[in-house]
Amino acid sequence: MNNNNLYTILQKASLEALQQLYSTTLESSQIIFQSTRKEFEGDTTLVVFPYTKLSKKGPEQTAQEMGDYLKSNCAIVHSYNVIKGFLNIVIEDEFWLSYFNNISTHGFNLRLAEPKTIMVEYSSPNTNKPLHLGHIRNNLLGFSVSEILKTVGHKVIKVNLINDRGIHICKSMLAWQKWGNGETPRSSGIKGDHLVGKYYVLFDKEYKKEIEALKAKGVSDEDAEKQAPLIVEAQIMLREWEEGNKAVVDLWKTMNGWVYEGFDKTYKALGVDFDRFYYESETYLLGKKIVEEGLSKNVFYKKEDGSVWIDLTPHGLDQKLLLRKDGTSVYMTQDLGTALQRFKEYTLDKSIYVIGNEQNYHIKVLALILKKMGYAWADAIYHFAYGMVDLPSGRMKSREGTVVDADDLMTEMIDTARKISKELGKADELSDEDANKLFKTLAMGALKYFILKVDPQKRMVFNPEESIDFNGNTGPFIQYTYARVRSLLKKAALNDVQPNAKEFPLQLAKKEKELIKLLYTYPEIVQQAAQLYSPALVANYIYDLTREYNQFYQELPILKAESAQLISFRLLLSQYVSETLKSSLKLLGIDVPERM
RNA sequence: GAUCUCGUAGCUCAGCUGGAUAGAGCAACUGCCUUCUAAGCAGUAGGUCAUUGGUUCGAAUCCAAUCGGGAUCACCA
Repeated sequence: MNNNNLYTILQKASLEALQQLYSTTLESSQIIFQSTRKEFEGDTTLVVFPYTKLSKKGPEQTAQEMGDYLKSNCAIVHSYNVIKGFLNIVIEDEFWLSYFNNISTHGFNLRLAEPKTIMVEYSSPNTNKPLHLGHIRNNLLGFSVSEILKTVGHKVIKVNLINDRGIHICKSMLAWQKWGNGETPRSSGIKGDHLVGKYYVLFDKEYKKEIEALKAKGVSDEDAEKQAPLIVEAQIMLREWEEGNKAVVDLWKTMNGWVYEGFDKTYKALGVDFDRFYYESETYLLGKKIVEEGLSKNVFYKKEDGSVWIDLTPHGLDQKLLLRKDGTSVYMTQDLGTALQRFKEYTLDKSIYVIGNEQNYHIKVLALILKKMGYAWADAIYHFAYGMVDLPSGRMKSREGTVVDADDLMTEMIDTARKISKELGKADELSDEDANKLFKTLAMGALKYFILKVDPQKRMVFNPEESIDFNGNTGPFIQYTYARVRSLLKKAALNDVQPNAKEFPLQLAKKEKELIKLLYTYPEIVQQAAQLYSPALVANYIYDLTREYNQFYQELPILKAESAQLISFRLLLSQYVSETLKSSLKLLGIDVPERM
């Protein structure tokens, strides 16, 4: 950060100490401070075990000597204590107060030195069924990571790659054509994406029947799956689509239109947005061109039946299909095309794919193929692989009807928020409009926090039986804390009491200091979250800050503190906490209520 | 079969670039609203950090093996 950073100052002084006391020179990276455990006195701790070899003395004595040196030679060190090999350092209150004062004049500096241009692809739905809880995790992570990257100064382009073509899309189209009787979202009152999803499920059901019928006639499992009339028809439809058959293309446009209308509503409810949409129907041809190019460069090869492959066995991987024998494109073909498209349009330092870790292999192969094709930008591709959302019984399975639908879940969350708020009498004085807005804010806060507080890389479990909590380590707990501060500040303003940055207490109470220390680490946390692509780090920080503030609120009087000076100081501290809560929650896409 | 991943309290998760007696929340039990919003605060109870070995002054954290869960390796996406 800068020379005034606490750790930079302490590192420098510690290096001096080692030099003066033991005539040894170390790198500053070898001096690492950690936070002092709660049960000991101190603001930061230096573990001196690594230096005992240099001092040729025991850990206690080494710590003692270094503590002495720091106390007499480093102005911000107030005192120290030694427990075994741990040197606990107490920093002067003046340091914290001067930092506190700095917030009012300069605010928080979250920006990194080198801004980059970063594309974040997330959401990326198929247009054959509605979004479910897995997509929610994807959308929230993609959105939040984008916001975090933006806030540290990067230029971020949020993109959504719509998988709008392929055999799976033809399945729902075919089923609608056969059994739909012209049903539309308008005629049925069913949301567009759900309506199309209904026919996708219907296809699967009828297809299964056909397979069973064939098997009953003695056809093998494998052959039955290939010979069932429905799948054959779907394949014909896919070929017709790629050939541009007008009737098929018209139907495709109509049904996709319904899906987009539905998705728009879901995205709006989730509060996510995009700067640019890519459609695979527009990029798969580019993918086919890459395949041709790869053939001419001899990176790919053609089998006798006409299908195109790449041999990745020298890299410890398998052979991979790039084009079917009938010339239609597969998943990989499309992804090659969209990757190229992006780098044609933008100069990117990084291209992040927010995609589940079940596709680790696929993305690895994708990047490798592009690299072998000689595209230098292949190295800029980063797979942000997140874990699946499981049910207590295991994986969500659409065929078994265990999928948690995104729209349903959000509706249920809002109902829960309404119920709890009414029980607590929180909505009594609100207009219907304000109350509904509050329920939505709380519901989405609960849902988003629940998802984002978990380390993205890990799989997580969602239990539909127990709805998401509103107490404890939850979104509403944090929102409540925010609302309580806002209420304090409003009350103060009514009594003409102002938060004041001019006058400070001479000595900080423990809880006051803990809060300032937490505020001090905020920029560091956000930057780390940007580096590691981890909204969970921000969420965990928010929780710590909230808990600490609630303890402060409970232990110390604010509006009834003993002096006017103390009142305005604690009010200002409260205000900074609330501002930090608001802006950090924004990084998670969570809104705050002014009262609740 | 091969590769990758995970295993921390009854449940859901932190902690993992090695450091002090492993932390929260939920669930259970006990206190605190004539005082700034009790969606809060304080407390009790709950652990062989899957197991075994190794590296180290020091391992939940790093390495190896084993056991157990999950994923991937499709002319599906």
